[in-house]
Amino acid sequence: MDNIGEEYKHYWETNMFLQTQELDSWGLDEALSVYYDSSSPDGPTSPATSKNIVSERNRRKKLNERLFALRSVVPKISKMDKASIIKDAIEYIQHLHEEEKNIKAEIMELESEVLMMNPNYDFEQELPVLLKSKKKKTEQQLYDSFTPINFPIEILELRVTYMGEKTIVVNLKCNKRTNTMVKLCEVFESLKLKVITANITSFSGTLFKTIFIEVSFL
Amino acid sequence: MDNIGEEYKHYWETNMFLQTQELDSWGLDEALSVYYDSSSPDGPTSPATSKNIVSERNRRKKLNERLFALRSVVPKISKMDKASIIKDAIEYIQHLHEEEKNIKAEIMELESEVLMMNPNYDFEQELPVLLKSKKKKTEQQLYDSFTPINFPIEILELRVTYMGEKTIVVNLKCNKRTNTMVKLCEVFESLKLKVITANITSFSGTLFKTIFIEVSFL
DNA sequence: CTATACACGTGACCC
DNA sequence: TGGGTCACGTGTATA
Repeated sequence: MDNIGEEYKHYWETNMFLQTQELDSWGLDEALSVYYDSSSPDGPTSPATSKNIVSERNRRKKLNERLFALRSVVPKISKMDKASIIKDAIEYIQHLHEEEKNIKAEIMELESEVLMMNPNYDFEQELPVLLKSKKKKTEQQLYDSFTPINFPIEILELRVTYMGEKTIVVNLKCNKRTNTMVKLCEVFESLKLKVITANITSFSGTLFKTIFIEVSFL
Repeated sequence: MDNIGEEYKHYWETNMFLQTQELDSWGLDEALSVYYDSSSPDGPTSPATSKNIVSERNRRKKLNERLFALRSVVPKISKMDKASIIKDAIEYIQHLHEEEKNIKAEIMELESEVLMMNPNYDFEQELPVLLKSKKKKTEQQLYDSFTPINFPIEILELRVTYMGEKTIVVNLKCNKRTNTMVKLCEVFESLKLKVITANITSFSGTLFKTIFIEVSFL
C-alpha cells in the first residue's frame, strides 16, 4: 500500500509541471485497480472502490488544473498557496469591479458632456459601447464587447517638390472618409516637421492638401 | 470513531452556511484530540496525529471559505461545483480584461472629443479616474491603467462671419501645442459640417485657421 | 445501481 | 523539530 502511494508524493505544483509524465505513470493506477480487483472479491472495498479511486484522482487533477489556470490569469500572485491563489483572484476581481464602476460613470459623464456640446452627435454609430452592453444585459446576463471601425486613408496622388534650399511643398490628394482629415493631421504631427502653412480643400468627396514645410528640424 | 465523523457529513455548501454552528461543534474536536492523547500513547498515531487532524481541518475550512467568497464575487455561476466555480471565475476575469481594454480606448476617444469642443476642459479636476489608478501603479506593481497626455487647445481668437445665405467663414487663432492641429481637425470632423476649404498657417507658435463652411447640413 | 462530488483522516514533504 | 501544505484512499450522501 505505502510503496504505491510514494510514487505520487510530489509537491502539487511540481505535479502540474509534469502532467504528461503523470499521465504515463497512471499506468500504475490500472495495476492498482487490478490489484484491488483480483485480491479480495469478498470485502466491500474491492469492486467499486477502485473505480472511485481513479475517479477521485481525476477530480483532484481537474481541480488543480483549474486552480493553475486561475493563477495564470491573475497578476500579482503573492504566494503559490491554493488558498492564496483564490484570495488573490478575489481581490483582483473586486479591484476590476471597482475600476469598471468608476470607468462607466466616467463614460456616462463624458457622453453627456459631448451630447450637451453637440446635440446632433450619433452615439449609436460611433460609440456604441454602453448601449450595446445594456442591450445584451437585458437579453442575458452575458458580458459585452464592441469593435471600433476604422477606415484607412486612400491616397490618390502624392507629390513632393523642393522649393529653394529650406522649403518643401507636399501635394496630397485622397478620398474623403470618416476621420480622414484627423488621420492626415496626425501623420504630419508625428513627423515633427515645421509647417509654414497648410491648405486643405474638399471637393466632391476628395481631399486636396497642400503643405509648405521648412526643412530645418527642431 | 464513526459517530464523531457523522457530525461533519454535510454537503460542503451547507457547511459554509452553518459556519458559526460548525465553530460551536468544534468543541467535539477538542474532545477528539483529548481522546487521541489519553487513549493510546504507544501507537504511532496518537501524539502528533491529532494535531495534524485539526490543522488539516482548518486548512480545508479556510480553502472552502475562500472558494465560497470567490463564488460570491463572480456573476453567472453555472454550477456549484468547486471546479466549475473556479472555471467561471477564470472566464469572468478574461472577460473583464477584454472589456477593460475596449473601454479604455473608448474613454480616450471621448476625452479627446470633449477636449475639442471645450478646449478649457480640466480633466485633472473633474475626471481623475485614470490618473488616480495610475498613481496606484507607481506605488506598487498593481494593476495597470494608462493616462493620455492631453494639452487643451488655447484659443486666442474666434470669429464667425456669415457670407451670403449658405456660407460661413470661421477664423480661429490659437497657440501651437502638441496635437493641437489634430484636435482642431477632430472638432470640425465631429461637427459633421460640409467644409468647402480650410487653411492653416503656423507662425511663431501660433496657428491661424480659416475655414469656409457650407451651411446645408447633410 | 452507477456516477459524481464532497469531507475526512493519514503519511509525507518542506521550511 | 514542529507548523503548514499537499496528495492520497476511503466512506458516504445526492442525483
